[in-house]
Amino acid sequence: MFLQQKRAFMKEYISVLKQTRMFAGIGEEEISAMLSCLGAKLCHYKKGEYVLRQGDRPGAIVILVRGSLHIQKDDYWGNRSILSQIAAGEMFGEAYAAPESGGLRNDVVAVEDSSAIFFDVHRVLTTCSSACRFHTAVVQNLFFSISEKNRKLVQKLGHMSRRSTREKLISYLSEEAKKQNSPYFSIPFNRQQLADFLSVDRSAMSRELCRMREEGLLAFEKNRFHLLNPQGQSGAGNERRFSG
Amino acid sequence: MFLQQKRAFMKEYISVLKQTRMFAGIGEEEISAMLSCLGAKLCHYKKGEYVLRQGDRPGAIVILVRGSLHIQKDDYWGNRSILSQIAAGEMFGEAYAAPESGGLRNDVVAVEDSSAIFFDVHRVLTTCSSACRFHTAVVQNLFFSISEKNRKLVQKLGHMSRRSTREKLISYLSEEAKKQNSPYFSIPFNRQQLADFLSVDRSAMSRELCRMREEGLLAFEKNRFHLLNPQGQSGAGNERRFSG
DNA sequence: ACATTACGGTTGTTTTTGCAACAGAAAAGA
DNA sequence: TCTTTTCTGTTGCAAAAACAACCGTAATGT
Repeated sequence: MFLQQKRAFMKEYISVLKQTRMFAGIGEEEISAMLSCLGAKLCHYKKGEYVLRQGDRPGAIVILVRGSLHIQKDDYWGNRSILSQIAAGEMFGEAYAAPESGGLRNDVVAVEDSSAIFFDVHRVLTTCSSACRFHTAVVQNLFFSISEKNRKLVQKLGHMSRRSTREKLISYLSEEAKKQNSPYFSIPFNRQQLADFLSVDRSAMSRELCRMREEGLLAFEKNRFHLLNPQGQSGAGNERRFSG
Repeated sequence: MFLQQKRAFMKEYISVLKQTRMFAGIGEEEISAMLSCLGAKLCHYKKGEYVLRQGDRPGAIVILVRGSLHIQKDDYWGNRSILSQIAAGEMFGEAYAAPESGGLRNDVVAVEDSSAIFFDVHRVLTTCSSACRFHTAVVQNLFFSISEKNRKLVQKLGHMSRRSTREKLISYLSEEAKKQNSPYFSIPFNRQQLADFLSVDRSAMSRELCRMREEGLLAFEKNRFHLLNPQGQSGAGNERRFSG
């Protein structure tokens, strides 16, 4: 009865699960049927409550289905910093799935009243016989999801490991041009967001961008950029690349 | 015959595979038996040859079994930078396993004559009926391996996203203290390596470390560090924390 | 239409960093 | 033991970045 109740409660959130990368391509019916197979447990948290603490070994992949969380960290002298915000539909904890990971190094705290579903790592990764046909799909999705995250992290690290603001900008903008397959592209940030993303000061970045424009390296307007060939085979760099 | 030959050639490298995280806990016999199930293909490269090019979608997880590779990237203006070196026994390509990953954003080049085994992503992630009992273990290993990578990336990013050298040091050293569960710990880097890891100049970092020592924040000798409580409840900071 | 806010650029000042070169101590090698 | 190399700290200087404050314009709201 208790179990039935829990499953019944979880039904409330299956529509959220359906939207996640982990359950991409799987219908609500199937998700519902898989929950027990994946060892799903629904937990509720009041605002301010700890979802996970430093040192915990949840052994679980967690999807937030209601509310929002902060992943935060305190340094040795007690200065707290918020590493990221988790919104409903997002996954966390998967980086600490490995038994050798040695426990969480962050705290996870509910910013508002929240609910999360914990999936047992072992049961997720050990595909059961044939009871749930979609288990394999979940494993694939999960793998793709985490590898996707990985890719983004490596890329960002590539930008951030550059010494100067200019080099960071070049690294980021080159990447973006490649991704959009054109020297003319738009970015998903405004100036402040881009500065935050690259961990530099906005005004210093703005100064550097303008310097690069003066040198004929690129042109931009708002969030649209144009990388130029500075050898300047055409004009001497005085032509207007954007005219409003 | 050709297939048999290929498998026979692969046998040469099974001892290498056995050492990898992907095949941890699996015997050479089993690995050998699984190769076809995982769609393994052995490829050889001459020094300087491209293993993968920007834009490729290998759809494979690759393990280097002989030689070494460079993962490198050229920016829009053609400046090349080497992102990492791959040694025998290491895995790559797994971050581009997802179909939506949009193709490799780097080049992979053989630094010396090399051999790599390609495992088909789809066949790895789709566990076959019961033909190979260890398939599930491989999937788990793979997942743990990538999640471990992920964890390290996030941590490093946490350090690197700090604005000043001091903050980077504080972030890194705090982390290390937590990991070793003591304010007194050693780090796996010498000064130059630490500077490279944090992407800062060695001499500037050295200067900052000494400044922090003067301020009573920490003590160190060689690669051993001691984080101190700067409120200074004991001495005024003049006591020798290390005495040779 | 007007006030308010968000955004991007500009500028001056201070601080930090990178760079380069050097020096002493420790480690490694002959 | 003596030499050579590696590692770390030090310093001066030039370049770069952070910081803070301000401005004009565009977007938004009333």
